[in-house]
Amino acid sequence: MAKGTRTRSRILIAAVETACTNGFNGLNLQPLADRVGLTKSGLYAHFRSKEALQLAALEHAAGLFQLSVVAPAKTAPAGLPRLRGVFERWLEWPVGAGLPGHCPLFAAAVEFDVEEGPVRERLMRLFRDFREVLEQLVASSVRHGHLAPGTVPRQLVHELVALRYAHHWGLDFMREAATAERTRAAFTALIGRGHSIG
Amino acid sequence: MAKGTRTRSRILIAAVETACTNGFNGLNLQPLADRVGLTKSGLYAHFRSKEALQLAALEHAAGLFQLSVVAPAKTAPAGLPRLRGVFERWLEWPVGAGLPGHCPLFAAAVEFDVEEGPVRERLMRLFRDFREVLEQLVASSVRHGHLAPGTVPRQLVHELVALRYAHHWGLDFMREAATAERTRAAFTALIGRGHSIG
DNA sequence: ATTAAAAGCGACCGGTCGTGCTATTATTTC
DNA sequence: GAAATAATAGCACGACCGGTCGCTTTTAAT
Repeated sequence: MAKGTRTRSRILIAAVETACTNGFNGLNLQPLADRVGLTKSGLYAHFRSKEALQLAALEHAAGLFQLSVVAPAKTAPAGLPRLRGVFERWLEWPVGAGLPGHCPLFAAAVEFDVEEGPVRERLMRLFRDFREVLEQLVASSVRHGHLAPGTVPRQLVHELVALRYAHHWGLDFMREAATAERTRAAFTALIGRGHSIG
Repeated sequence: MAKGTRTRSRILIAAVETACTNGFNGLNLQPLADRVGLTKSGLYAHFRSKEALQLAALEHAAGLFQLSVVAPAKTAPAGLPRLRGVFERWLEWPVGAGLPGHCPLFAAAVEFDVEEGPVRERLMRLFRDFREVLEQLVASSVRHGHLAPGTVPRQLVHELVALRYAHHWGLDFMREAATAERTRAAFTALIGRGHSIG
């Protein structure tokens, strides 16, 4: 039982790439099967439903995210440098992970705004977990004296999420190259001011 | 030629409401026809293609947006109060306009990230126009001494867009009621600091 | 080498999609 | 009230959707 796992992996890679451009609801079986050189039913045998495929693809994307955004943070010194590193990699992780198009997770967040189900649930937990990571990085930065004491992590993280969203919008939808520097300028300004409100 | 215009209007209202929950690509003819009490082909006669329907719905949504976000600004005093009013109404305009679900324009921005065509083009122009409005409000606020001199309008507006996006995410996807106060706290902090960078 | 299971193929299901066409009904105009 | 025109219904099309079936080939364990 080795080949099955291998093709399954190939499917998941193609699925995440597809989700980057077409979304998770655009994860249609026929085109995806063509991409990996399978028949629709051959592909379908690996996942017993489209939802299962979406979930598996989401899980795979989450793994990539963890690998290319969170994991490398260990190398940077604790506190603000580490936070900055995570934020920086977060900004460009689709490129860094070799993914085409935009961030699949943000796209999915819009797709599943109203649609209920396990995919939405899983996605929400992913976001919550990453937000937790960010909040702890902020708290650590405060402890190291890199951020103003009295900073409310959740509030600052809310604004970091905001910046990431605007980055997504500016780069992927508006297609303005100047977006990157604006986002970075905003980040610099953000960590430079106090965060006792909230 | 009065009835045709009337039903066309009914269709557009239903279309925008549908787009709020299903997106502009989810603007399918059959369900929409059922909603307004028409046959699919009866509805189709009003718009000669789905794309035309999408465009008309987008235009109608833009009208609603203008009406419930930008237009009421005239009443507030020029400068920061007016900017604050627009931002505030922007935050909750889908509710204010009686629309169900989330902001249709933001949802569309993700749908048409990768999809080319006139709908995307029109949407991008809408965003650009509104950003222009925001930038002029910022510039006006600077002239009135309500914002630090040296503020770069485009930079501040980028951050306002960021806040609106995070607001969308927090309220509609994460479904956290606390989002509103975080967004407002961020706005307050934002206009309280200088914006000479960028 | 034999064999049982895993893996993939091809045809097909009911359903919905957007899009045409032709009739028929309502409405307006003269 | 008749003629002209607008509005809608009815029907059918080809394409695609997710999903199921039985069958054949390939793989891996014995």
